[in-house]
Amino acid sequence: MDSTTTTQAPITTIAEVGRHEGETVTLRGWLYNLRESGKLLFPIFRDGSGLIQGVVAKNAVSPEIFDAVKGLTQESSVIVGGKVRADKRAPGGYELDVGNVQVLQRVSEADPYPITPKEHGVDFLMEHRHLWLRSPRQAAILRVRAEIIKAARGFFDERGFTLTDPPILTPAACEGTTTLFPVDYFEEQAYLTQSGQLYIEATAMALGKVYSFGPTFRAEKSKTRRHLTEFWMVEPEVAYATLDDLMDLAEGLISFLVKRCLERRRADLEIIGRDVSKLEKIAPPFPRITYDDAVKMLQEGHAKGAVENRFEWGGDLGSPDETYLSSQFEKPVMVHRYPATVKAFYMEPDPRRPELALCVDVLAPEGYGEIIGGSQRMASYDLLVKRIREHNLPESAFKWYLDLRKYGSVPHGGFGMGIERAVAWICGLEHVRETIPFPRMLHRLYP
RNA sequence: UCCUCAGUAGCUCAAUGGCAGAGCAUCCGGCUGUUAACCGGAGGGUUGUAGGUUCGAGUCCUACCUGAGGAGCCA
Repeated sequence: MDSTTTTQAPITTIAEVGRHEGETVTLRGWLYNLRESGKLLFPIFRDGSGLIQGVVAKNAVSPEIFDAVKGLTQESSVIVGGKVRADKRAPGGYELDVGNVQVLQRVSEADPYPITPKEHGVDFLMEHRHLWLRSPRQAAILRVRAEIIKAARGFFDERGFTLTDPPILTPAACEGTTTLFPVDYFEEQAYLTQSGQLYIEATAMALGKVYSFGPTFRAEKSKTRRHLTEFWMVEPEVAYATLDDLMDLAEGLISFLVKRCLERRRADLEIIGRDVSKLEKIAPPFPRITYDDAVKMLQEGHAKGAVENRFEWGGDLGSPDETYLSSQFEKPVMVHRYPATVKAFYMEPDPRRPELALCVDVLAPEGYGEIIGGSQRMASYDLLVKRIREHNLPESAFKWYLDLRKYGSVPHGGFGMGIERAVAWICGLEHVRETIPFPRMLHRLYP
């Protein structure tokens, strides 16, 4: 017998235990909790796929087995053999009549597992993030995150997009240096990327339809439930795309992600406590409003007392403004054509009203705010040079970027979707810190 | 960077300026269907740090440290 089995019984997982009703199986995992009632023990096991309660009756097992379970400590690693039995009292529908237990490593009671099945504060949990991940809710969130990432990649792969990875180390600031993490690159100043967009504009000119999926770094001292200093973005970029094409693409992507999660991760959404009826409404078409419309809505909201400050045309939408706008719809709302002055230098002006940029922000419902930001990119060489100078950006660093407008420039555009914000919305979480295994935030670099 | 709030047992929290406590966790004992099990008992404290006011400070004052929520900025 090797070290990973204790019986001849087939190894299975808690998630698949239903296929083995009435059979004896082997489960490999950890002790989640233990309840005792004299000569009856109720150990709850977890194995990463779910939870199952075991039953150990003193008169049904050897004294060695009974005593091994009786004193067992939380999160001790165990290999358990037992018979699967359907039971209406069990939350998962099945229980395990334990016949055999092998303890791989017993957690010392002198230094017990710190996270008990009781309440804990955020700071304590974040300090123990490496262990917090073992709790059923956190594991469920990570499974939803993985599903969203898989679905996003599948969405683009099946539509003829090519994955092109932009660099993470970049030579110069794209949009100003204040938000970048500096890195020493062989005694030269480099920065961690804050967006792969400029680079995938180049790959889009080579391959037509491309996307990137990777980490992004922002050194902003933001301290809110929507911000991480290190987060993941999926960014499509499409040659010959117009703003309307981009809105169609964003709408299709978001709808697909939600549908996939409802199809494949419904049980996890229920563990998390998500009201899935709100997600079931997410399907095209999404409402599309102009920035002008948004300003009107915000001013009406202010008149009704629902928005604190009166919003004036020309400013960027603040977080409370986005929350109000998104709360007016049951689906994500796409706000397009902002004033060019509040947006990035590379956005294409609206030919009918050059003071506007051909851009779109997608605001998730239920107050989640912006999850996508995108635009049609500036195609004219001369105008782009003018904008770079107006923004006091180092022209030499953008020489390669300007080349894209010199050699066969075409209308094109793309957008970026923040994975963590999308996960937070789909899971209905209070804070993005739970959407990534090890969040990096202003005051959090450990563990 | 600014605004607000909070730091008391391993954890979650009480304590009118007057003896520093409870639940959970840990240890000991009890219980054959428990569901954050329950019942009885035990151990566990430099009240974030440094000053100050006071007969007396966990409590009031000042500074600092740490964290949380929000603003700005963004995805």
